[in-house]
Amino acid sequence: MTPTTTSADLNLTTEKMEKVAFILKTTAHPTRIAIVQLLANQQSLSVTDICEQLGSEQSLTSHHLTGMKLKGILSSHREGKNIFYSLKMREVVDVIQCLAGCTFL
Amino acid sequence: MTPTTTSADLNLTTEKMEKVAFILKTTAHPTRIAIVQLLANQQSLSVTDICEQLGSEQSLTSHHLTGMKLKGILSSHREGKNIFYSLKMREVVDVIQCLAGCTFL
DNA sequence: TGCATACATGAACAAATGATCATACATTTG
DNA sequence: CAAATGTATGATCATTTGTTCATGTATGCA
Repeated sequence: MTPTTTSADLNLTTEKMEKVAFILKTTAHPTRIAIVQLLANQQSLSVTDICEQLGSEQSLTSHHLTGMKLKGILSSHREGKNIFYSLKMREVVDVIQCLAGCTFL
Repeated sequence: MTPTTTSADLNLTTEKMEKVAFILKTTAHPTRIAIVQLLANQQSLSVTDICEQLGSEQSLTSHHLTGMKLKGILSSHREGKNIFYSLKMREVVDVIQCLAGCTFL
């Protein structure tokens, strides 16, 4: 027989919990969520593009971007003077989507 | 025609991004993920239960619990000497599930 | 009423994160 | 090669978060 509950059982090892926490922490910031949002819709964007679309400062934005890349959420490649970032771990989109759907937020 | 992409478009207001970030931040800790995990499977547990199952200290655990309650993720009720916590925002289970499913983690 | 159990709370400190600024590095163009 | 553009980096400081410890409060029971 099939289960009737909405959410399946959750049984993670300590290591997995740490990794999940790590990703959540990396995502948990308004600017970084905004970045994921942009890249969810646009395949790849240069740092300048991102700064313009978010109205955010170059340096701070760069810090966020390199951090997210370091942690495996984004990837990047250079094209001339520009560096284009794109979403590597697309699952974070679903994570955000999931909470964004909450009516009470 | 139906979309062929896996993840739908993501367009959140600044306020919503802040709220999502807030919840992610509140969830992003191994112990707190462990607590959510327990409560995803057990409806409600006393602080003592949780401490025993996690092998965590009373005071620290209590801090985590009251924090998560304050931020709307958990709820609690007293029953005699015990205080039972349960999951209020079940969406966080899906959030964790979502990342836990990543093969690369 | 007094003691034991179950939790919460607050102070104090350590560690992690976020922001800002100045500057360095890479690439293209003149 | 010099200047301009695009991006990264490192130092510094402020803020937030995590942890510990001591103590407080509520409930039940002898």
